[in-house]
Amino acid sequence: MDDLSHRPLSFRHQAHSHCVDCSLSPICLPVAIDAEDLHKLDAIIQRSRPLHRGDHLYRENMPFEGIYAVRSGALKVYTTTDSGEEQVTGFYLPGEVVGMDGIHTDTHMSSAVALETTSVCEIPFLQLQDLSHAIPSLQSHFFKLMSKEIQTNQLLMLLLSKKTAESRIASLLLSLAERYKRRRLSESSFRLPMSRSDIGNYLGLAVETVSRIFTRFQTQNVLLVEGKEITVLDKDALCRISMGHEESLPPRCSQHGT
Amino acid sequence: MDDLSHRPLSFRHQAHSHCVDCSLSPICLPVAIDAEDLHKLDAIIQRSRPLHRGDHLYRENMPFEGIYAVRSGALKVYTTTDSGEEQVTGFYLPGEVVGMDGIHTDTHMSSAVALETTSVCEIPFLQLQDLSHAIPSLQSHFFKLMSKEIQTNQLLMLLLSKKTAESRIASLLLSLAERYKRRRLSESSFRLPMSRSDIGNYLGLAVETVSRIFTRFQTQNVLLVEGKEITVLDKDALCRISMGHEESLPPRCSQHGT
DNA sequence: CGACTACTTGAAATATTTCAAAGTGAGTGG
DNA sequence: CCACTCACTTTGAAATATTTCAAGTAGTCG
Repeated sequence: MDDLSHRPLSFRHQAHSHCVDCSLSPICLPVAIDAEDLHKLDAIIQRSRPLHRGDHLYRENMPFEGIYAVRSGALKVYTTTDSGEEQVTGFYLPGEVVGMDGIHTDTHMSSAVALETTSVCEIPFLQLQDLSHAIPSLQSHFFKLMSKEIQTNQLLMLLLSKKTAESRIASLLLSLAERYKRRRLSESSFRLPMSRSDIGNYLGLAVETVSRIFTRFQTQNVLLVEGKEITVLDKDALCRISMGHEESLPPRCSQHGT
Repeated sequence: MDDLSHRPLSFRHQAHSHCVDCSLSPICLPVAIDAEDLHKLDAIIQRSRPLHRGDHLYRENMPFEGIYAVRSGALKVYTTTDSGEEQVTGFYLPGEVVGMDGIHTDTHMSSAVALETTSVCEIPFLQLQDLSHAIPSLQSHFFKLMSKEIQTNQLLMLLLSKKTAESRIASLLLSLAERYKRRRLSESSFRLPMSRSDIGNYLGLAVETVSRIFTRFQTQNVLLVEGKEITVLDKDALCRISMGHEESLPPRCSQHGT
């Protein structure tokens, strides 16, 4: 079984890191790709050694080479404003794909940094494009993936433009909970990979405001906050808050676990 | 010359509305497509009669059929929040492509409404996908187009999350000016197709705030405001305001006309 | 243990929203 | 053609949310 000679030469990486074996494949790029085509995708993917906290996956203005699927850990993506400050544009968790904003300029328009020890699969873009050409379902899936990214950003804009600090934070927490759930992890109890200051930056709030709101949620028995460990005590309340008014109709996101 | 018999039957529309003749083609989808392939794209494009102010191009939850390139006029795209309010997610001007957020669900996730008399080219998505498969440069271009949309949204998030009301509005005006310039129209004097309330909704500000800021900009001799007619008197100031502090280093967006 | 960085908390300053009202303008029907 | 209406815009003043400034408290890593 350890005889790798039947595998193409391009398989340079550890035996355990193939898409077929990856627990994330149901939510990652391999979705909607036939088993027989999967090895073609697998073959172009580069697995490199993990990044440590603070290591950059890519930086603004670096040539764009490919997109990255997060395998473990978490990434923070940010741009630098003209005045030199950092502006966080997103957090990426395992199974999510990052770097698609660089496609149209051949240059990364943002930087991606590891928030904790993080490993990624790099998918060189030229090869992905060729492969998409060969496998229509991959082309189609990739269009969808980008479309989803567009929509995610639109939802975020919605979040940012209309809501109060409380609802922004509630929305972020619900989004994270949803993403943990997707990975079959607890949606009610998880660890925030990012700092309060990253959250504030992302949501357009001062750090102090973020901190105060966590405290407030704790006081209201909506959350249990222990540093970065968060336990959602009252998801319904969080939903209500995220949607606008605390006292409003039961929200549609309220089907909390059985 | 009026003999159309040499043309494929699929050319059902007016003779004047072909990509080859369209003044927008240098900034629209036809960019980066060989002349010889252009007619293939042209052949799948549906041109319909113009929408009037208030007409919807598509609505949330309607089946997704294709994307649309704006030919003239202006569109407002919005979603409806759980609590029923409208949230504007973008404005689309001639040469811009709208509807890409619906690709991944086969359903429109937002609604698009005409802000004034507007004509669009519909590009049925299945056919575009097939065509992308046949014309690699189109696939590539479309990836880029989506990537650009992602980045535009990221920039907007940046705008929404960090800045003050003044800088949000300054940024919007600069963005519009840039887009008019791209179409070889005046970048210093133009008509806003949207209402103050749309602007406020889009930028996450109360209508009154928008109105006050227009007045303030006028008082400061940054703008001349006559209802929806805007004249930019001091682009440098607008740039400075959009970037953060009024008193800051000369911004990089300050190369105003010759 | 000490130095750091991240986080929390309070109080004053500020920006924005909300409420209320009045002004403008385009389109309609008398 | 005028008067009327409706929707949009502007303005003011009070209410509110958030930021900023200023300490102070935890953790964490060497």
